[in-house]
Amino acid sequence: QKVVKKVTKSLRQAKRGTNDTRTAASAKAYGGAAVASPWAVPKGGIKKSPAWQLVADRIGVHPSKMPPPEKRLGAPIKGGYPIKKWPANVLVDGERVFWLPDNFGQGVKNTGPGGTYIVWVGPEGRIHYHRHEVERDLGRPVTALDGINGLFKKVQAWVKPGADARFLARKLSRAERKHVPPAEDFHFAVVSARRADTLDGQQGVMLVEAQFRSAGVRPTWYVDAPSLAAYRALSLDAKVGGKLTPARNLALEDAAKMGKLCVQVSDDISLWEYYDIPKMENCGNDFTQCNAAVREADDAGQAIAISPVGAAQFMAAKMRAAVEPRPRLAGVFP
DNA sequence: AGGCCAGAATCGTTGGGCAA
DNA sequence: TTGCCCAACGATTCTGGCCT
Repeated sequence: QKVVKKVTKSLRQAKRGTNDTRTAASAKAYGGAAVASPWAVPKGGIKKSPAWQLVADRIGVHPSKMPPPEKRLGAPIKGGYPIKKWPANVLVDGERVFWLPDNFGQGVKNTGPGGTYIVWVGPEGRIHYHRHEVERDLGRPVTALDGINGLFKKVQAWVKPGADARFLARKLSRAERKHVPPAEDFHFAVVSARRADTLDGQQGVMLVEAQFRSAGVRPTWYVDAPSLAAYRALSLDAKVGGKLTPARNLALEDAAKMGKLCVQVSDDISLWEYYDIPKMENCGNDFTQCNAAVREADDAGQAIAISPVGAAQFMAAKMRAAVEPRPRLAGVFP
């Protein structure tokens, strides 16, 4: 839970940074200028500047342990203005808003009075202070599809490559491991409705898609008919599923036709995580025990971030390795 | 002590407005 | 036009009092 919160927070934080309020006195102490150009190196050097501090904070490292700019999430992903040519007062950010196109970079700039400001660096090196300016530069409105590669990077920072394999090796018995189905044995279905129309809704949808794609699979989106075009515009593999229950049934039928295991997931999951905790009996409506156990596991480093594919493989292996009567349905705690 | 709740405080986002 | 701040608002987190 803690980590999930961290993830959502970091998603939301992608554009945070402007509200570093300072008193007039500290502004004077810092340098005093009302405005600072992107090229003006702040007094005391860039490494002592508020922007440097903010970027380090956002990455979660000590300011002296700053990763190189090209390794930070704000760096242009493909094409874009070379980081070497970025203005001296604009640092590559450790975050990236979810709609930022690959050839844009996200930076943190020191303001004259000693604050910080999030800016976006266009492919020609132009500095933008607002989303609509990015859109003008781009010549069209952005969607969450523009930021999908940035989202991949973010997901991969949480679920490291090979995480699933290590997880299955560690947490399944030898007998159970024999029953781990390959990814293509699953039919992954996401039941969703009316989430692709607004930029806000798109964020969650694309995060779920990114989790799957990072694991090398593409889920099928079962959506409401009026939204079909909007989901497809996000490059999602979408079909009309109708209301919740018909959509769930359709997904089951589709999976059965293909002879695959059906996996259904919600459309707003930020992270799949396995907590290694003792089996709980009679939790009933009182979740205190469970929450305490989860906290303990988290603190002990026994909270394992995995992909939805890894989660499905784990459950399938557990079910198939069980003695008769074997379970036919498994799920994760939401 | 720990849980729960509500109100307070803080955080995060957005876009307008204004000064240089 | 560029650079900066801020109001406004919704969301989240904190806090303190009350209850078990």
